[in-house]
Amino acid sequence: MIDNKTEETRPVRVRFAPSPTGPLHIGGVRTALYNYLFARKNGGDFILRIEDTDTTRFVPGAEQYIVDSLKWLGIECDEGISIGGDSGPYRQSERKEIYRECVKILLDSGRAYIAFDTPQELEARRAEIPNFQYDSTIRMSMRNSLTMSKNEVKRLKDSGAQYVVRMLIEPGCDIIINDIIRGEVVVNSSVLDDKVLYKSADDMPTYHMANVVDDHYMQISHVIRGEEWLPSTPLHMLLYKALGWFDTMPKFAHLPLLLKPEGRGKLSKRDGDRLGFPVFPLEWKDPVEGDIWPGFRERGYLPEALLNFLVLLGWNPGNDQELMSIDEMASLFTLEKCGKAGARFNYTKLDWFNHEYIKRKPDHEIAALFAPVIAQHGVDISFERVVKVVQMMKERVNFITELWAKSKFFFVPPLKYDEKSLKKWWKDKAAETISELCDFLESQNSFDSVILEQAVMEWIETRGYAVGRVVNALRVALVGAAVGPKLFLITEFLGKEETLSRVRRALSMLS
RNA sequence: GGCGCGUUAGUAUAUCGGUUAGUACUCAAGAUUUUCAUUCUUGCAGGAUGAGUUCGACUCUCAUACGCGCUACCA
Repeated sequence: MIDNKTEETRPVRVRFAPSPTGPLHIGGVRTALYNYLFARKNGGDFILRIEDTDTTRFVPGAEQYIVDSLKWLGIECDEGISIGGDSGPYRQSERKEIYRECVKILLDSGRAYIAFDTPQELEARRAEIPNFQYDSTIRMSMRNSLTMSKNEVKRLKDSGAQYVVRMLIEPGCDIIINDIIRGEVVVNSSVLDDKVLYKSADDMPTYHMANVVDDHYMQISHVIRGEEWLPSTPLHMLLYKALGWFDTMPKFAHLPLLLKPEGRGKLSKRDGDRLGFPVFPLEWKDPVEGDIWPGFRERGYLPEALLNFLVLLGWNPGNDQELMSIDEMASLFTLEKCGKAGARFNYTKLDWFNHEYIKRKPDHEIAALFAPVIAQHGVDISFERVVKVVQMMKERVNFITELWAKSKFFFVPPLKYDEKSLKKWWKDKAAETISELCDFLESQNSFDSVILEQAVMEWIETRGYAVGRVVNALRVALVGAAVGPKLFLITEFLGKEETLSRVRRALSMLS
């Protein structure tokens, strides 16, 4: 029996170790966030390592995408790819010598062995034996260094035959994982198979090998990763033991999975497609297929809102506080408060967070994000004017991307008028009234919202008109629909000339 | 099939054996806003099931059900 029930006293060092096989999944973002927060909370280091041991699944651009995503989100690394550090290299494909050495140690000590079985042979055995597993019960009937003579093994290797190195797992041993989140998990080594650790074909280790070796040499103190790794943790523990590193093995914390917003199963990129929502932080263009996957950033989500929403999926500060900055998260975060159950990715709640963050964000910062969009639509306008629009509109939108559609009337006159609004407010004597109002507006010198409002209200009163009728008819004429902020803020922004021009145009088009 | 993990309202969660089971989102109603949105108030709605331990269980134990993950020369 082995277990890892020891106190961790080393300095905190954690890592996020994605594979560059595509865009960074939102679940990966949460894992990165938790690692980052844990490091910040404990004054430790957060390391970004790239696990590119599977050469067949490498996708160009994926690594840069990961770096860009973390940067956009504000998750800063202390060490790793594109930053450097004392424990590099941080790309597994550049650490081959280290793995080779460790494989040799395992081989020499008899904790691992060489196997020549081809994929086809394994396939055949799987077909003939139900529940086939390459383990103690069948390894002696396979083509490996346990069943062949030394000379035969040497001959095969020298002749260039491809092989793999497998971990030799002793059956009948209880392995107890003391997981920070899940407590004690017991697995018997008899259910484990002799996992492949190294492939001669590409001179690369598999994930399990590289992962353990790197975590050791990078002095990782806590491995915080997704629940899908829980079943292979016993193997990892056995590896630490076989390499003589058991005493400094990191502590484990397995996070619950992120589930689909509806239905069953974990969140996949297909769900985003199906439900029309992004599952990736940034827009991603598949370099092979050419498909374009939407990103949260391009959809108008704020990184701080996304992070705030994400941190609460599987963790909570222990009270009712929901809105918190990344600094607050870092000071509040503990692995002990992480949940065990998978959490559904609920877009409605995310949208609410985004709305809250937009409301809180300073006008000029939103304006900086909005200004390029306005320019794209061919409108030339000063930054101060954009700030003014943002001030009036920001609490009325959930996304930055909604800003243009909901406030373009500030920049371009309405091309058409909303049917419903017309039906409700542009009826009876509306045209006649607005025509009179138009003359009155023309006589006004100041379009300051307070002054003009007062003047117009007095005008309405002396004429004995219904306030709503007049104000809303004017709104429809200026905006094109019965929506938008306070009317006199609009007339102030538009100014006398533009206001009159729009009123006249409405009069001519709607009479 | 085997092994493991999980299960509080529609969703995210609080509760470390004693509560009228709290909060937020969603939804509904009302108020405010002479538009729309915002905002405010109120409301709807929950411990998977069955045993056991206990004076007392959402909380501990076991079983069942359901869900999920892993079971590759992928991570």
